[in-house]
Amino acid sequence: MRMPKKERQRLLGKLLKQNPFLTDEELSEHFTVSVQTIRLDRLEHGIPELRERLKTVATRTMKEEVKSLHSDEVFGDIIDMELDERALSIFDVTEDHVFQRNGIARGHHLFAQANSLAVAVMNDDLALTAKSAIDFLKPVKAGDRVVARAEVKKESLGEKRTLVVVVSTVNDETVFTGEFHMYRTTDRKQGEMK
Amino acid sequence: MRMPKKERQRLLGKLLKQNPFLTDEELSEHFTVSVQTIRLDRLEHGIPELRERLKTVATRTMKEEVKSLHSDEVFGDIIDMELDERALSIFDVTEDHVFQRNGIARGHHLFAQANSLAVAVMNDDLALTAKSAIDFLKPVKAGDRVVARAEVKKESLGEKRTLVVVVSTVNDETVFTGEFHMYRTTDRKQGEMK
DNA sequence: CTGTTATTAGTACCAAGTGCTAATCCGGAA
DNA sequence: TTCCGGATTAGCACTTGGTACTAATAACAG
Repeated sequence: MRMPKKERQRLLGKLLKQNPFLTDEELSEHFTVSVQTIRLDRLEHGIPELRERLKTVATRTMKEEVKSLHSDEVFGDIIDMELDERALSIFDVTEDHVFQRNGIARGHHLFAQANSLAVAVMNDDLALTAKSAIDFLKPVKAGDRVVARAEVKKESLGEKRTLVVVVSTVNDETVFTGEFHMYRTTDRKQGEMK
Repeated sequence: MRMPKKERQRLLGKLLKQNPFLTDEELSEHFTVSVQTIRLDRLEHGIPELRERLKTVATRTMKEEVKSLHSDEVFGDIIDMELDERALSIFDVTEDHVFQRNGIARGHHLFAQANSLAVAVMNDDLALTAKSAIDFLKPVKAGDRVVARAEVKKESLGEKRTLVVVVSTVNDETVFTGEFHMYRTTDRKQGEMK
């Protein structure tokens, strides 16, 4: 016996997790056992066949593609918005957004939500963030629903600058605040928005 | 004839791009033609069979998964690091990171790179960002390589606070600066890191 | 030496195809 | 009308990567 059965099956599972593209035949060569043995191993461990494995991997892709398109363009879902006045978005924190070690959301996700909202609330096709000061007041955990409220301040900061203040809360507790100095470009001369 | 050949083939391509999981048989029902006709259509347009389509989609996933694991845990690749002293990371800006309308990188990506680096450079398992002030000095475009340099400042901000200053450049021009007030948790009493 | 477990072999069958040949259908030109 | 050609359909053999099942053999433990 080239290797104890248990060991082989453990490695088999690990191998297929890394690389789901291997056929039973390739696996049988890798472990120098017969194809039938591999089949029995898969059977015992409920590991599906190649084609099923590919199907689930491919499905995952298709889903994430849709998700990432949305969550990239505006990070967090905008619920309500009055241009140049105020806006509100929610962002559900999942396992993907937190540090594995302590389950606390990475700061840049909260920033991304607030920043996206600040960009969106500006009544300007090409608003950019110029400067920002932010505070992380309380740690946010997976499962939390973060509500961000952006308010456009009217006091002037100069010709093309606008101040947007964002306050993010979880269950009415403030977890994050940010001031965003937005730069309006408004050069609509060179073409309407697309 | 239920539909001109050309039209059907155009739709076929479009359909399969959206949903690569359809078999020839399902397609033949959808267009109310025979399976053979679908096969001929695929042949003429060089559209591979179901199993090949899934394989390529799945491949794409696996690649991106590797990428996103890295780029999420630490946004940008860390090139050099001296714990508690300084660190350096690079981040290549792609089409995915910019506003479609003007090709300028969204602020939160630059923030994410700097923030991740600030977290990483702290010699602490559980460092968190408490507060930050940042400046976006010059727009960053797709194709730019952003180099972020983080430096841990030694002056005390209080018991558990540390200041990290990050400067990001593109071709030696500063595009972003940020001050990060990091919170050290260091409660290693409750167990070693995993 | 015998029983049990592990492994291998072999067969029939399936899904979703490819590749090829042959038969039909259908519309327009001679 | 009749004939031609492209489009469509049918049919068959073969391929991959399996499942499901049975049977034989090997390996080892008591």
